[in-house]
Amino acid sequence: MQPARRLYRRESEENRRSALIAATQELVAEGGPEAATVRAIAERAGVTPGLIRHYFTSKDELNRAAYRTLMDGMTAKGADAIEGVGASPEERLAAFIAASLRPPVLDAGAVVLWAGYMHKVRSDADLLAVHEAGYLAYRDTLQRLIETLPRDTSPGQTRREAVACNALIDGLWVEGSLLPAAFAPGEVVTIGLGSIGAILGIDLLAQSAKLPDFGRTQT
Amino acid sequence: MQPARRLYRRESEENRRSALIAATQELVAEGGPEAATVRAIAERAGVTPGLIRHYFTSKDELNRAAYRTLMDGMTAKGADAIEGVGASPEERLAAFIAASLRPPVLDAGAVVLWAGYMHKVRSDADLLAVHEAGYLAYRDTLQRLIETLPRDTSPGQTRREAVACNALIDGLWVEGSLLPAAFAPGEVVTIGLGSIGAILGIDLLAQSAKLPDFGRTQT
DNA sequence: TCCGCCTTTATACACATGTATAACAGGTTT
DNA sequence: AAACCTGTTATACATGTGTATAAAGGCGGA
Repeated sequence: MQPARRLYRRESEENRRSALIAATQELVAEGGPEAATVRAIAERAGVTPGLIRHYFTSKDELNRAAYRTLMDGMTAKGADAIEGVGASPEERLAAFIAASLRPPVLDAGAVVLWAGYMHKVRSDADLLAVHEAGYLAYRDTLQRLIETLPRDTSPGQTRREAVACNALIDGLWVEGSLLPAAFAPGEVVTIGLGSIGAILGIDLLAQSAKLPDFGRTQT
Repeated sequence: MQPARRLYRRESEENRRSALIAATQELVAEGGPEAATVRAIAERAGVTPGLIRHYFTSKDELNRAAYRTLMDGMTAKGADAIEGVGASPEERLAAFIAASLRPPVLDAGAVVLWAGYMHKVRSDADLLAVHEAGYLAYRDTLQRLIETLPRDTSPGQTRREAVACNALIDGLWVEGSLLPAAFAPGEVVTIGLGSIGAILGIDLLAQSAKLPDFGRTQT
């Protein structure tokens, strides 16, 4: 008697694509790009390897989709955080920054996933475009928040400030995620708000005290 | 007639190890970790694949050595930059920062190399230790430079400032390397000095004008 | 109820990868 | 000059990889 052929259910194209993308992201986050083999992805997604090439013309295309999904999700989570917060520009900016420096955005898996794809940016022009679009989207959101602050600014100032703040958040995000033991709980958020406030010449730490969930992960 | 056995010269252990490490770094920088196969590394280093396992017990160990060499080199280049600079603490700090945000440190290959290894940090405890040591070494150098500034500081202040400045430099280093076209020549250095000066409450841009080679890559 | 489409599985293939082991030869010692 | 050590090459092997192609079965329409 032969081993029975595997039973299956037909799923919508969207379900299958997102399941494959999620499986890819999980595997890259856990073990790096080398762990995300066609067979491992298929197993994680509960399908057989062949199906991947039914929905994606190649494994590279699946990787691009996974990276794009990651980048979009990061800025979306930050944008979500300013919803429902008081109308004060300072408060909204503080909420945006804090959200980027706290779980689930501050997460070792996310950093590793991001880093895992970064090297492909050089060899894959499409992926570079994805990266650039994601980076600029995040920075633009930041710059728009900065422009709403009640300050006098010189030409090009907010652009430079947005670049600096973005870089600061990125750096804190990486090290805070990778070396959580090197920081006290909530310290990454405090440092981020304090130093960005210094760059912009406002007191963000005072503003953040008003945020509803700010005390959650604090010491 | 058989193809003749390949001629070779015996080399010192140090030469061979460093050649293999350099070849590994180059390949990872060019095509990511997946491009750094045993055979490719050997070819680049001008030896045959078997020799790798004569000097390194496994390919993973070679990768660890390559990552350690990278991290050490980065802080060393920054430290070199403050040699021979005027004794003013502000000048020395500005020189250190500028060196980290200019080639050869600001380099897409270096970022990709760094990112390529970062994902291994989660699965390889030894590599995590290498990462942490490298990160703290750089940050400590920064903190020591900050402490020499003539200011009144509160307890823990310089630590938080060092974390923030380190993160800012990291973030600028990544984006400046990966998207050089998104910035004007020298803009990354200017933004770095300006915003770090704001964090520390000093004017680093004025100081940097005194640096001998500052105008080199400026607009 | 039965037919047919198309999602999904199964199998095969060519090639790359890391590792192990044995044979060879450069260079030093005697 | 001859013996020896060991750095170095060469070969083999088991396994894993992405991809191609054919077969099968779920599920909707007639």
